[in-house]
Amino acid sequence: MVRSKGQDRKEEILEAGLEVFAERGYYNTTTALIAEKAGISQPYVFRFFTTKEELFIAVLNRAFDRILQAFKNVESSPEQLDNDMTKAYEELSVQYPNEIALQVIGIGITEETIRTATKEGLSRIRAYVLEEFKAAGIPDAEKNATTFIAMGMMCNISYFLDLPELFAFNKNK
Amino acid sequence: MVRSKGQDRKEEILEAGLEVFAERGYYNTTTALIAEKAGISQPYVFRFFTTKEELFIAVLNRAFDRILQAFKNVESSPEQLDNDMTKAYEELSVQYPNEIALQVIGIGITEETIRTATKEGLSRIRAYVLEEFKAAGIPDAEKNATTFIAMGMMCNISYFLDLPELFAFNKNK
DNA sequence: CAAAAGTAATTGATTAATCAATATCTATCT
DNA sequence: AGATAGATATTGATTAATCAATTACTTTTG
Repeated sequence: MVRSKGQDRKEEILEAGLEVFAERGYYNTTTALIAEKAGISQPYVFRFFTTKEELFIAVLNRAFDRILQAFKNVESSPEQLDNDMTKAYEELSVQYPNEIALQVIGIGITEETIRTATKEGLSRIRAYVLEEFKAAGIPDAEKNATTFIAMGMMCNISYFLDLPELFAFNKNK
Repeated sequence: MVRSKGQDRKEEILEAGLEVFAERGYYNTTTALIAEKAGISQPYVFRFFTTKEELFIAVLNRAFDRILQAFKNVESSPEQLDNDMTKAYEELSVQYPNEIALQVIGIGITEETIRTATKEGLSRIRAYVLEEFKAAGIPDAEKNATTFIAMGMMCNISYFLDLPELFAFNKNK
């Protein structure tokens, strides 16, 4: 088996960071905890990321990338698009729970660089959804995209807080 | 002018806390900053609240109370209810920007006691909205309440992040 | 003067980030 | 193959700052 070096190690730190940040939030996550999960020493984290903040942003961007990719993987007919995308959103918390958690966590962080990254990530997702809705000829695409994103975020928050009543669509299931 | 004592001082700390927490988030707010804004010394805060966490929860609960009260103040006919409530929600970020900010901030905090308070606050709001919708005979009250809350939260997040495009209903205004 | 209101000074814990050192490879030369 | 050297990977020890919370003291007021 190929042993990990350089870039691989960086990947490991990013994955470990995703898990720990998702569970404990930004401020309650220490670089030591991430290092431990990655199986390396705490100072070594700083060989790959100059600050904890920079590491978090890298992790957050990956999370947004993955979520967006999940949407892009939805193959659907124009008539079914809204339905299929909604389904994809609801499945996210199963397939990418940590990425969803990170997205929610990012919203509440006041550090300016992190806030900027969060805004960009959310913008990207909204832009993609809107574009798809328009391409599918969905009427009132703007309004529908807004509703779609609103439902998605509420679904995420409901999952993250473990407050199922907030998102009460699985009622009839 | 009547000088503040006891309970008044506590109120001052709660108000100062609201402002500072809303601007800086939970973790970046120090008890010293709150004390400064309240015009007292840092240790004196602990005469009124045994921990910073307890103080935050008190501030958060007040914020939820005020938001709920704003809804309760909406006088409306059954036919107009959804419309009027939506309007009330949109006005919240003007009347109660700090309370809204706090609500958003609360979502991302992992401390268990704070998370519990956040969940309870959101539950209270949802329960009230649902009850009102039902009382007004709005069909599909559950579903409508969910949509209503989702839109409201998105509106809040959009305001808190200063990302207006997210909530694109004021487009035609 | 005694209680209430308040503060200055300090502590103890935490933790991001730095630094200096060591271990582990990889390649080259003999 | 075995010695040698340079680079790359990795760590232990430490630091410097921050901050919630405590303690012991002072001021105000009725």
